[in-house]
Amino acid sequence: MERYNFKVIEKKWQTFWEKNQTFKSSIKKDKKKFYCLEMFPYPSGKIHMGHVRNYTIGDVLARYKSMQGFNVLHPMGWDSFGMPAENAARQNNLDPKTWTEKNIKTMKNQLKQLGLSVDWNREISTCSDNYYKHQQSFFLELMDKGLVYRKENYVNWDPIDETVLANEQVIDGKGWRSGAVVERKKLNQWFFNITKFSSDLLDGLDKLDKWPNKVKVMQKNWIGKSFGCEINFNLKTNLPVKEIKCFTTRPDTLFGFSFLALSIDHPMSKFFKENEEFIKFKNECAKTGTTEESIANAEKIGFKTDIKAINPLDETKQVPVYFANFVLMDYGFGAVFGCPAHDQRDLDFALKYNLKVLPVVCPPGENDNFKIDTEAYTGPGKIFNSQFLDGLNCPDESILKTIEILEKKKIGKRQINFRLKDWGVSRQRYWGCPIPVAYNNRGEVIKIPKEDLPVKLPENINLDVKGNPLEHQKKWKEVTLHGEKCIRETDTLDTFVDSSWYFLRFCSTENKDEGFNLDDVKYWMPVDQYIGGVEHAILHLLYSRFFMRALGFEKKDFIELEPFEGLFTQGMVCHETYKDSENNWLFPDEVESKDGKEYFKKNNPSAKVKVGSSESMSKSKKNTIDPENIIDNYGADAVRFFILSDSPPEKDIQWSEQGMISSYKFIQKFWSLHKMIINLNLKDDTDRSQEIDTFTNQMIYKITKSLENFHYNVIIANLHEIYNYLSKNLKEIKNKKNLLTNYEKILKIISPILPHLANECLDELNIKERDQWPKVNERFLKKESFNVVIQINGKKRDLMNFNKDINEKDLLLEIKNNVKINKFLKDKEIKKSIYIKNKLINLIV
RNA sequence: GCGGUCAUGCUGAAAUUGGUAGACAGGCACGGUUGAGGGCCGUGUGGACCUAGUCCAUGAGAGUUCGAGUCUCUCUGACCGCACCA
Repeated sequence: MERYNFKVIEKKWQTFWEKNQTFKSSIKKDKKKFYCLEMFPYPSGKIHMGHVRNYTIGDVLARYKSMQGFNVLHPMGWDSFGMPAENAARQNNLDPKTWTEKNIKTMKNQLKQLGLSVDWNREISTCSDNYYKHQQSFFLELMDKGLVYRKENYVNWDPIDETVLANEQVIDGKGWRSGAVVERKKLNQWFFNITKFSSDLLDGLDKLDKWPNKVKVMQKNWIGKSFGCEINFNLKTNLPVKEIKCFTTRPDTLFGFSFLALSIDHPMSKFFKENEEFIKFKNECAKTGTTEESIANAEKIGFKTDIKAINPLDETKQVPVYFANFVLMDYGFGAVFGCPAHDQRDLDFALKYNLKVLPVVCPPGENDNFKIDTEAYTGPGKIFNSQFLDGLNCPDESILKTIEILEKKKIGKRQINFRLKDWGVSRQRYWGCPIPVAYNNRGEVIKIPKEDLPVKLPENINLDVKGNPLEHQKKWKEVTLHGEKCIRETDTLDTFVDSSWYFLRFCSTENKDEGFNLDDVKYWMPVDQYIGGVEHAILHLLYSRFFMRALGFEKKDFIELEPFEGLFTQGMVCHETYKDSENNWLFPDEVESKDGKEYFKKNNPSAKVKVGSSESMSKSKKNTIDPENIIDNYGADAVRFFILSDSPPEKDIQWSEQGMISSYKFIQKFWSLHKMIINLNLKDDTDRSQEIDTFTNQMIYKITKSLENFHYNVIIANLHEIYNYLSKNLKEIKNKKNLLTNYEKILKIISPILPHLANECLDELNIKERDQWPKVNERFLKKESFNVVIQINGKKRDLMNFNKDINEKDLLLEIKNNVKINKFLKDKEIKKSIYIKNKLINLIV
């Protein structure tokens, strides 16, 4: 039997697609479009299994939609700016550009070997000046709209990478790349005013009904809307400041006010900067670890000032003002009013410093003697101990009523606060998009004129310097603008800016003058299905949503502001981990096992290997499988088949050599079956049985449905069923024409998953129209008889075959003749029967 | 601490969305083919018992229903996200 030579056949079809420009996309106004996009890769060197999974999922969808008659846009590009290139270049003494371009070449080749239906004519790379010149132009546009600003700010400083990190890039107090403990530093930074759209970004989530709920919840929490009010507290002090503003969600507990706490960075702190005790306190605060968790769990400590704050609702009451380590400067006003009875954090603080704890919310079932011990009460109740607020229902009535009173007295006003902070986009790095501004000798910001764009990165520069290498480019920095000598901005843009609009660029890659043209994006956008890892749930996806709003801001004629209509987040690819006796990680191919129980180092049966838990593939744990080797050994179709099998795409998948081999075997088995089918010596005009038509149409129905819901693992099971059915029933099939008609449809429905194999088989059948999705013929789905479940008191007792739509009376008569059922019925009276046509009858006795 | 998701054989998982639980695969066992191994083919594989059959089984417990893996509540456990957010 001839083996399936995947090396020859896969190459053949990949060449065919390329030659015929099969996946080239263009606007066709008469056709419905489908924009299928997978998160573009960072060109780190080689593709990994995560890419294989991501792009296979997307490719199956793109091929299916295209066969369904959609005009599909399925592009690919490279997120090619960023620190790894700079680090690698420094290590190997070469140019980041060279390194990056080499990686892109390798990875593009690898992706092509997967047989992806990508329109490579639209390939983009964010580090190319063809791309980033438009980004610079957008930056200036946003500046004109007042959505970009510069301010001095505390930043997360990564001492190893010597760069600023966004909050999101700080994980457990450490830099996401370097792992170094992050420090605080004050720097002049460029910001995007994302908070201008806080409310809109939040509201927009409701419309995204094709997004996973998980992602929407994460974004919602990240934006962090809370309703409350700001309150002015008058101070009793000799200092020149007589008033402090606080934000609170619980103004109704104002009578329980027993201290006011300020952030150590609060403007008030300038009056204490000479105070030795205060300096000591500040140092004490700095000692608690920097990880989020240790900060959150750190003991609450405070520095008592001699300032007093006056309760705005009862001016006879004064409380002390503290600086405290738990107050954040960048939320609210950097000041909180403390009500220990109804906030656990305030209570901890009050107990430590012996402050008054006065309950003002009385829980249901308690009376005026209600006291707080060591647990704050945050539940509902009635307001008491609060003069004119007494008796209000808490929280619904009390909060609104109190705000009303505060507003009337002009002490405060209702306010909505967001947790979201503006997006700091400055990076002190070389390998990024230059920010298109300069400074004159008075330090004023001068925009680079549009006609001078792009501001190109200098190439082949010395990277072996401390800090930002661009700082050392004296010649590059000098520029004359409006007749004045200026110095260029040396900060580059966060790479998340690059990926915030690339999906727009894909619509108009030919346009040299603008980032996109409106007609193109009006046709292609929004992305119908976006597919990628859940790790981008907040950053990239939120920034992209912001960028659309920023671009459309103050524009009359723009497109729908949500960039991604559908979102799918796929799971990770996992593998067991291995360690030798010295606890060094080992690659899977350094390990072998005879019995699957005990593992040894390869060719060294005395060196035992410890098998660890299965974890997401990562270089550091060496539990990686190189896709290139796998494709080389088993072929692209087998890899596609395996990566989709077993686990649903949204869940983690376990890599297994065993599973990979059996996928490979499936391809081989299918090929032998194919050869048998085409060589069958049968007549065309005899014995046409409808059984195979029914089977085929059921499969078309099932697979179409599963494709719509990303139930790709179920489709793989269906493919097994198809093979099993055909190989078992081939002998009984007598009519060749009928067989081939059905077989052709089967090949078409498997082609999104196994494109090379299916196309080759179809080609051998001499079928030239291979890109039409077969329609379900309802006629063959209609069954003449059904197996009806017979239940007695809700328990299944038998299955009986009845004609379609048999009425209940006739059915009951038939049941009476069933010995098995009669045994249960005996002489009992049937009290009630529930009959679901063609499905089930339940008899209650 | 707050928020979310999930829990089904030895394993990965199906289940037409309230109607036959365990599709399909992996693993394992036995048999066949083979000089042997691998490969290939076949059979079996949730548990218990009085084994032609019956009963019990979807983390635990309750509830709604003629009927619950699926809906509701309580609990337990696992995973993920956020984390002093006033």
